[in-house]
Amino acid sequence: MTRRHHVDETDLRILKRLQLDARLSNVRLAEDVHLSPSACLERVKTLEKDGLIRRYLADFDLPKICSFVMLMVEVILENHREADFDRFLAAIRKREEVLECLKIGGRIDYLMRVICRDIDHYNELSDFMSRGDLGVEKFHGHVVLATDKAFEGYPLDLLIEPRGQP
Amino acid sequence: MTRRHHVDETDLRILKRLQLDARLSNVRLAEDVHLSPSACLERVKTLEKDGLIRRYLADFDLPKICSFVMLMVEVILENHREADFDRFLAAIRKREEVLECLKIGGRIDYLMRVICRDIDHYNELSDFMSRGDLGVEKFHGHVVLATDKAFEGYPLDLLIEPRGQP
DNA sequence: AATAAACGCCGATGATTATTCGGTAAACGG
DNA sequence: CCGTTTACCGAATAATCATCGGCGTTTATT
Repeated sequence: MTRRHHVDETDLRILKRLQLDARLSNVRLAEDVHLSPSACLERVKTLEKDGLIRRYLADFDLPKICSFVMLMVEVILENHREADFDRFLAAIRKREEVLECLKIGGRIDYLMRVICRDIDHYNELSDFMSRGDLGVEKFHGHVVLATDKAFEGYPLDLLIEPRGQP
Repeated sequence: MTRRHHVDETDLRILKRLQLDARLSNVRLAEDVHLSPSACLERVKTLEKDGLIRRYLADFDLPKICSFVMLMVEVILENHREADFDRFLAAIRKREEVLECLKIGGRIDYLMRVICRDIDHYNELSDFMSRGDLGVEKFHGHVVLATDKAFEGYPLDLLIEPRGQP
């Protein structure tokens, strides 16, 4: 099982705060979670070392930086042996256009988020997907027309708070 | 159009670097992009002010923090008038379980990433989706079994580099 | 119950960093 | 050609980081 690290109330406050602003200075973070800077820093480092905090990343408004086309691509493989999944994933991991790849339960196998410069670029990726050695039976790309709600962090309160009745 | 800010080579280096590690100190960032700390800081602040950098967020290994169920939910609305979209979006924006909502081209209208504590919790959200006043014709949730490739930043080089032939 | 070990915290410290402030040089525009 | 803008640098100060020893509480052990 995962979860060797027990997340207490203070850890949770730290996580929630860093999820809102990862560049917060340790001093202000410490204030917000009611700890001394040294104690706070120690906790953050532990959270990082134990891998609960994986990394800190900058969130871009990509349309302001460059033009692109984003797609959600459903993938169905020809066969479902372990080797078939591995082969597909190994290939997909090398393509930077594939931002993420989710294994899905249901009639499709994978759902991928893909980003390309333009339709020509996607067409090229599309050809790649069709190559026989990938084991893809069929795939279907949905163009993302708009992001009507963007990811802004996990609702930790909602996920954790109601933990059993004492 | 968006893009009033012209992103030059140096800006691009800054963005790429911050995308890898948002908590990088300004001094080290300046070294990496071959600028003085003051010049570098000024550029970063401009990038933030112009909104190219939206925010800095901590990336969690959520399974190490709590248990949950993630789903991708396809949504089809009954009608496609502007008011129908607005009504639906207003409702789902209030639900913290909906991490993001993408407007999709094709036979479905929206694709939502949803996170719940457990199946009971999703069942409850499911009931919410079925309420008549949301205008949802039908929806279909796919459980996310695994994240085989996780988002780790945009491939800026791939998106920007080949900009026209001089 | 007593002791020991471990834990988490605090506050003080020197080292590091952030941020501001002139000042300079190149690019731009009339 | 000259004033304006832009982007940069380097130095100085204010703020922060990050380490350390020490303290009190909890936990485990005997």
